[in-house]
Amino acid sequence: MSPTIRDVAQKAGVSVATVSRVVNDRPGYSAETRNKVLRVIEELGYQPNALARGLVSKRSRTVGVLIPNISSMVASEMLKGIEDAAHTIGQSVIVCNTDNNGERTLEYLQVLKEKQVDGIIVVSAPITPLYHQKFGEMQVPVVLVSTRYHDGNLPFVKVDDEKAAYHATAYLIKKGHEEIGMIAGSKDDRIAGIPRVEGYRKALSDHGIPIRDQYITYGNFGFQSGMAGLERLLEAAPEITAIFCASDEMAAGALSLAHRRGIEIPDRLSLIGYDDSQLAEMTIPPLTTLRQPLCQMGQEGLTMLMAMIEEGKRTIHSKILPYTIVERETVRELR
Amino acid sequence: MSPTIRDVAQKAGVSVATVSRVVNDRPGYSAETRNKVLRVIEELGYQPNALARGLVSKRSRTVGVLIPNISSMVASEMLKGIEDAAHTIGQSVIVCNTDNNGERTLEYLQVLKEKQVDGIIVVSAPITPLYHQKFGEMQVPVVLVSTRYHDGNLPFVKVDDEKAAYHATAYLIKKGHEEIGMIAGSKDDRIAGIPRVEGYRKALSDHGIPIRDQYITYGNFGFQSGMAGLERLLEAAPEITAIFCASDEMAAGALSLAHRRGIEIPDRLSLIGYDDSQLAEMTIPPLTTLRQPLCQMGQEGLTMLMAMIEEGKRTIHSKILPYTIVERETVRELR
DNA sequence: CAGGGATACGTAAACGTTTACGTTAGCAGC
DNA sequence: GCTGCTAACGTAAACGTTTACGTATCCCTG
Repeated sequence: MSPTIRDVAQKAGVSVATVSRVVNDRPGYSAETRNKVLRVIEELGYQPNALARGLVSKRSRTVGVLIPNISSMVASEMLKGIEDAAHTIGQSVIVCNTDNNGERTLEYLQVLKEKQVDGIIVVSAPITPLYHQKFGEMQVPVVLVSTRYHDGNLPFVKVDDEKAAYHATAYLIKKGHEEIGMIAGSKDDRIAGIPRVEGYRKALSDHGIPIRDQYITYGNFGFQSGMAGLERLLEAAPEITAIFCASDEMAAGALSLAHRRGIEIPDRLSLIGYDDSQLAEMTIPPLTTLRQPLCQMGQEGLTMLMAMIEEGKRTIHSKILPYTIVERETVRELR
Repeated sequence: MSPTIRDVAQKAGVSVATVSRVVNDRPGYSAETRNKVLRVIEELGYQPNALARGLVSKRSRTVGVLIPNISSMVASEMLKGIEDAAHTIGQSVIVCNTDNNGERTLEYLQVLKEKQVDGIIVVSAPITPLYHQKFGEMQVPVVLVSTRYHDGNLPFVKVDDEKAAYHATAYLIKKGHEEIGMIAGSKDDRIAGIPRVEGYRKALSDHGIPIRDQYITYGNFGFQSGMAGLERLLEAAPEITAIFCASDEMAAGALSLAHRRGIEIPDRLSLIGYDDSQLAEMTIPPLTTLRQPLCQMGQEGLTMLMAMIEEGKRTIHSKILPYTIVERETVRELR
């Protein structure tokens, strides 16, 4: 068996309280005993038992992260940011791949409660009232990353999707495009779906460009749906000269289909993506895209969570992070 | 405060032992009391405290996963497999992004020990003797996924890299190629580097094709290094008609550079990748590649770990999983 | 009807910490 | 020399479980 605090105390000739004090460096011992205890700890290779610690201190030094798909390029980047920030302040993270499954999410919530996590971060998944209620019952701080909850207040960190989408299509307009299509995300996604087409619409109308319904098509943010989206757009509106894609993956799909159809990018068709995931620099040609600071979003999320935990607050100010456009080679200037 | 087992016991008019028995359904109570207890649990919304449970049962129902980079496409796929298998048997997973940093890895090992994890999986990272020693001291089951330890025995699950690489280049040969280059991984990587070039070499010599050093170049499995690799190969051996890339990402890099240089794939140059990560179907053209069952590797890894935990064994038989070649569009048949 | 063996519980110790509280010794101040 | 204060500890309760052990009841058997 591993040595316990009692073993250390006995061997050092002090009480367990004293050992605890030096381990947590809390005052109440002389330099001499401190050294003695430290030496014994070294000798025995003593490591405190986090379960026992957590039991009495009511702090497990662990947070839970709910995430729809760990292996998604964009989600995993945020997870990385969370993990990184967590590590630097000595917290561990339990990952929960919800698969966008409500039942599974509820199971995870239960597990996280039982494991006494100090807080929960949910990444890029829609929040239902049921979850919200559970959060309340659990009495545990929650922060949302790349998502938000409209019917109540849960602190979140994200970029302003509508503004970002506005900016992306305005960029296309500035480059001289007027026949601008959009391959949007899910039609009923209130986070990354609707706001982005809203931004697109507003940019067009602000610049006096008519909005045509047949210029917009919907996908599910995935590669295949990007291919299908371009296919539909080509059919419905061949006059389009540029497309705003609501995700890099869909843009990559569009790129693939364009290649298959012999459509040259950016010469005949310009494309701008969204996210700036790893994929963006790997496409042919490299994808111009609207960058979300994914990793940073994760870090900020964890930082906010810790602030809530330390201050014992049920909420905290949300954070809107800045986006940028990274220009690569898929949009061409129309003269 | 959340209700404890004592609250339940009191309200149900039984002892804590009985409540514990019904919660863990262990024999020793009548159907009647069982119902009464269950009802009270429901009423109070009682959830057992996993810390207290773990403290006495010596099982935290949590495993740790050490992984060099969570956001890597191939690693995250394996992580997903692990998480999935873990969830189905009620284990949680703590992720540790080591960044391939030795010091950081050691820190994580310490944390995992303190958190009393039931086991550890290390994914796709080289194992040093120091780690091996730590594992021994920690007295905790360990399994390796997509890596192995040559100087001692730690159970692992992976594909046979050398055989797979052999197969991939033999595939190229079967397609009529003879001038076959390789963009390899790191020169000093004993897991995914050296074996794959060994397989490549053996395939060539088995088929009576001379091995030329200038046909092999080394990268780091990343996109950029794939570009650079092809650039060097083009310079050193322009007569090459096919290339075996030790990762999909490097293949994608090669694809990009080829496009930039006006080299048509697969018409003038065939390419085969390794991994079959998400990327493979997103390239232009879609990448023919050697598929590793990444997700399954993670699942098997966790299953093996649990077997060790349950049987209290320090080791177990390793597993070699089958690969397959998935044919897409980057290899052309030479007549 | 004595004896034995289930069955259905309850009691209390144990897990490894933290921490409130008590105790002792030393010393300053008067 | 007494009071009071502080530093440096030690004692023991508490955290929420599991589980070994004890006990009372009931029933069966001969």
